Amino acid sequence: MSSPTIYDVSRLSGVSTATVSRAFSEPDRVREDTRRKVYQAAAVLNYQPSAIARAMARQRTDNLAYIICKKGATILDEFYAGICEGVMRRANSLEYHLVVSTAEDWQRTPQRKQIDGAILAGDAEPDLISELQRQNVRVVLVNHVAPGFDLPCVVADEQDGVLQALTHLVKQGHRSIALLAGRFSSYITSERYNAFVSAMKKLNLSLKETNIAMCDRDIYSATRAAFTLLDRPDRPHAIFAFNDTLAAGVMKAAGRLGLRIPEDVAVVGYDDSTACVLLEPELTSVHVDCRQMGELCMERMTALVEGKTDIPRLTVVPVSLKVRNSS
Amino acid sequence: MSSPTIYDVSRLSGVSTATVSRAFSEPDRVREDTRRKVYQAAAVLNYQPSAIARAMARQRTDNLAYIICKKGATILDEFYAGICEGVMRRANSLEYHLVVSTAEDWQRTPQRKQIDGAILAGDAEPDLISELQRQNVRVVLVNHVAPGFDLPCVVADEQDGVLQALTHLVKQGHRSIALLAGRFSSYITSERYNAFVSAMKKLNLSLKETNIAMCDRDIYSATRAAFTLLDRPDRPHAIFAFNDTLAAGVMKAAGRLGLRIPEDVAVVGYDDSTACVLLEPELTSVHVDCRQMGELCMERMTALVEGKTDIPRLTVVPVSLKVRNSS
DNA sequence: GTGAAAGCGCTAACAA
DNA sequence: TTGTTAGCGCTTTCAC
Repeated sequence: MSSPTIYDVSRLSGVSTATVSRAFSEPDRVREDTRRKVYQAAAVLNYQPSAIARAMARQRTDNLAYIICKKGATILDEFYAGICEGVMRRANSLEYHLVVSTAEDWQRTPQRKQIDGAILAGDAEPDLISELQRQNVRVVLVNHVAPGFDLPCVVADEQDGVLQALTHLVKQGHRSIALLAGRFSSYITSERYNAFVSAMKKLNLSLKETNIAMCDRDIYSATRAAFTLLDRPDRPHAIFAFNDTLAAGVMKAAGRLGLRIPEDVAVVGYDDSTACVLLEPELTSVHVDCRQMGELCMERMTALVEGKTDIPRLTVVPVSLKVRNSS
Repeated sequence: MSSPTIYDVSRLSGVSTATVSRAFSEPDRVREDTRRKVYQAAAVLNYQPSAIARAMARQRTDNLAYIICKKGATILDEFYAGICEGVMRRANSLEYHLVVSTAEDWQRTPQRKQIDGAILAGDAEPDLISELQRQNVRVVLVNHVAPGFDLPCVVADEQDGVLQALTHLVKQGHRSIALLAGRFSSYITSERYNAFVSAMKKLNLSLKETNIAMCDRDIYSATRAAFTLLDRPDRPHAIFAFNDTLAAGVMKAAGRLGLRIPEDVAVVGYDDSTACVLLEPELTSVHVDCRQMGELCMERMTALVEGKTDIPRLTVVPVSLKVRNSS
């Protein structure tokens, strides 16, 4: 009841196993009629080459891993799922299989994995990276950069995203702009925060201490924080939130204070998640093409696998502001 | 520059390859001190067993696939991502690797895949199923049942979910309840629709033709459809939507018509997605524990792999209504 | 263009 | 408890 092998096909078609092998992996190297004989025999036997045996012989698995390096809550949140989708589509069209895992789970098993490369999403720990490198696995980082490692990294243009958001708010006549920052991965948090500070400077806006609030990543925490931002006479005219969930929290707080959006306070979010258009008013947000980020990861990965040497170390994906009714 | 093999460890530690193999896969079967010798040699050489060679010898890959059978738009939407997460966590803790793919991509490559089993999420086509079965791959279905196949299926209790939603609305005093149905997978669409009809009957509510609306899965289509439901003198007092996105559409339509929620019209959604608490008012929704569904899939899968025979054919996961401010 | 044969790195009888 | 050895199913030189 086990599957037919290359030997069965070889026997039935009357050619050697080498030829059968070639017929499947390098069709051009066998004569037309021989190839047909082989395919026919294969069809009769319902033969399909075994990927494991192939991997064994070629010392190459055609498997890649997408490892989510992110603690807490939902593993596959919308953003990482988007990147994953980009990676997966591109990987599949290049005949790779994609193994998905979390950093924790990945490190629990010491066994050498059947993969040629790994794409690490988020806060990749140095240990994981060097471990993978020791195993000869190519590594690409996304939404993170690892100082001290010479690896291809794919990130979104945080600087420009924040700048676009603030520029837009200024154009709408706002000068008193507040920040609602959340605790995300270290890279994103610091990157986005710095981007905010420098964008404010660039736009000649003064940044009041009281116009900066911190919160956790859930909406309740965001609502509370936004409340303290908005419940005062000198409240800001606009709030830039670190992501859309936090922005929704701002909208809630505003609603409870009887403030209209965008008339009394404008709100801008980040990520352009699916929630943006569900909210009322619909949320202005910085759109990040996470699918493209995933695809670019695969571009870098294939370059690595093919042994190319002039691979960009840092790839910055452009972002764009999606203006809606909240600003 | 290639990795050390079991032979290297065998030589350095002075024991046979068989013992090295045992030391790693059945530690109990080698004497304490022998084992230590082996581990030490392995550490020196930085040896890790090759998963491919192992798979080759054992005729078993320890890889499973999660295949998303769903056309269009986002592949990894929140619901399927949730199931995926459950599957992944459980799979990883059982030392399996999880390959994620879509049905289309999967079928594009004829090569026999390196997997022991596949979990098909959504509308699995009969072709795919029989193809996998021919390859000796165990199959489990989730959020779908395939008539004509004798396979373990894991689904949510659609009947009860809808019944709970309607019972709740009736308790709130509503008797004129409308349905906003979307076009989802064939299984979900028909299941949820039938559940609605039978729940209405059970609750002795009359189902007016004009109180049923159909729409696509995007919010704009939902808003339009909800508008026709609500923009008439005999408008329903409550609307049950097929999922949360559609429910958000209802909320938008109500807002434009100046109707208050829940005073003028109550709204209930389905899935209890993250959007529910972002909306204002927060959305009452039927909570489906998709992570648990994923974990149950893995339960069935391991039973299959272990050759158990008394595996439940259908597993129905209980659901619960999360009551919030929209009803 | 095709074939013979030596691996690829591990596991699992079977023997000791 | 440990060792010997024959595979697992394919690829890939190297001949012809």
